[in-house]
Amino acid sequence: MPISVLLVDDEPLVRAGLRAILEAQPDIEVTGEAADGAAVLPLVRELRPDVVAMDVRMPLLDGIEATRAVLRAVDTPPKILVVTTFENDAYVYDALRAGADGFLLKRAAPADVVHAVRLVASGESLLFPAALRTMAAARGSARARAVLERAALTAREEDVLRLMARGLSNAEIARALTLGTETVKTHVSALLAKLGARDRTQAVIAAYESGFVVPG
Amino acid sequence: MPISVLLVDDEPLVRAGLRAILEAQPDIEVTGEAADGAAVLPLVRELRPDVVAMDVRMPLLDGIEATRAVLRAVDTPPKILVVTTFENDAYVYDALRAGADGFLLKRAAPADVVHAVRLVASGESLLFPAALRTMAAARGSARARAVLERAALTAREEDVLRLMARGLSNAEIARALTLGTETVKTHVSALLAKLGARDRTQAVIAAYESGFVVPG
DNA sequence: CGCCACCTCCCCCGCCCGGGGGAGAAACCC
DNA sequence: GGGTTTCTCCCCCGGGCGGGGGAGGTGGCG
Repeated sequence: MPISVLLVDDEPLVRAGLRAILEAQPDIEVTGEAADGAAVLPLVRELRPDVVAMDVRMPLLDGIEATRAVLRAVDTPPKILVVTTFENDAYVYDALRAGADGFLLKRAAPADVVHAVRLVASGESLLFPAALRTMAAARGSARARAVLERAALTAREEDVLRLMARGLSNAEIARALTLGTETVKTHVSALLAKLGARDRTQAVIAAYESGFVVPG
Repeated sequence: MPISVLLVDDEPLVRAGLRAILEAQPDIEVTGEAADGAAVLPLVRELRPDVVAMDVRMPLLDGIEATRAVLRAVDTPPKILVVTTFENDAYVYDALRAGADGFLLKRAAPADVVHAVRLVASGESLLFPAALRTMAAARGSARARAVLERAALTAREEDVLRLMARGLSNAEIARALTLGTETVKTHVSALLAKLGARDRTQAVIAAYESGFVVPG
């Protein structure tokens, strides 16, 4: 069974480009298109796609709200791959926070697009954003580090991530930094959102994969 | 304030050796000694040491039971560093399971002994066994890998660790391996005990630090 | 043949974790 | 001065996680 994909973007050109790239793959099938966020939910219900490739900035309903709507309303929701133009688009992190499974830059190479779709379809994306994996794979740890800079962690968040990556619990981090546990939780939540991680384990993986912490 | 250490070993020779090594450090102070496990709890109550260096195999009460007793009976327990002769002493894992903070080989170099004491005293040990860190630091990833072989993971446990180190939850691992979630939990528990990890985050860190998984 | 390690699944239970809110204080920048 | 960001702490709440048991079925090894 091929991977069925629904394309959502207000620019026909982008839709055509994605369609061309994806349809060239024998195991991927584009089953529908939408030009704005409001059309997504009905189409998802009708077509039951495996993956939705969704633009963030769109008329009527943006990608974040559309993601939220789909995840809230559908029982077995499709994987959602957020598509964006800008590398450090703040909306992307909102989308990941809303439940999206990965994100993809519009300027990405065709092979990366295909790879990202297969990744989220396999459920593997649950890891953390595919783009982060891709970046980490392309390291040049200068580039890898750029991933985290892109995530724009605050100084305090970096402190917390560093300790988290050494295996400390929230309470232990609080003791180490002489903070309240609630404060640590706040920083941890911010970290998870920025890194696109679901839990602290994924955040630690991101820290290693991006070169933020180095083994040994 | 120097780090106060209580030495527990049935062999006077070992105690003397540890004392010589540790007392040579300006920031470490040996405040007491015990020759068997039964004497540990009273001494801990009296001396309130920062660290207990404890042999596993001892008369009257072994290191595992002594560890349990101290952790159960004392409000702010000392850090417990398990000392052992054999590299793959099964009792060590029982001790870690019982709540010990790290372990140390008797044949370790003096510098490593000092390092281990400082590590557990700083609370850093909460990570996973200091020996694992030391080994990983000394990598030669052939040696690093040997750490995990020493942990003697079963084939299934390696499967689980590999997926855990990619950020999957227990339920997702179960789906990926077509297992029940309860089964996965069993394997995860075994992994944590063998690696001396407290939770899956520490297990993933151990996987990276030992070279079991490699970034990129 | 019996023993043992491994794999599989089940129960109960307490706790930490992470989500979703809100809120005050300080520093910064325009 | 007003707005923004950051850092700090608080509440409630559900769910995943990990500990502690038990148990059956398999295969290898002596």
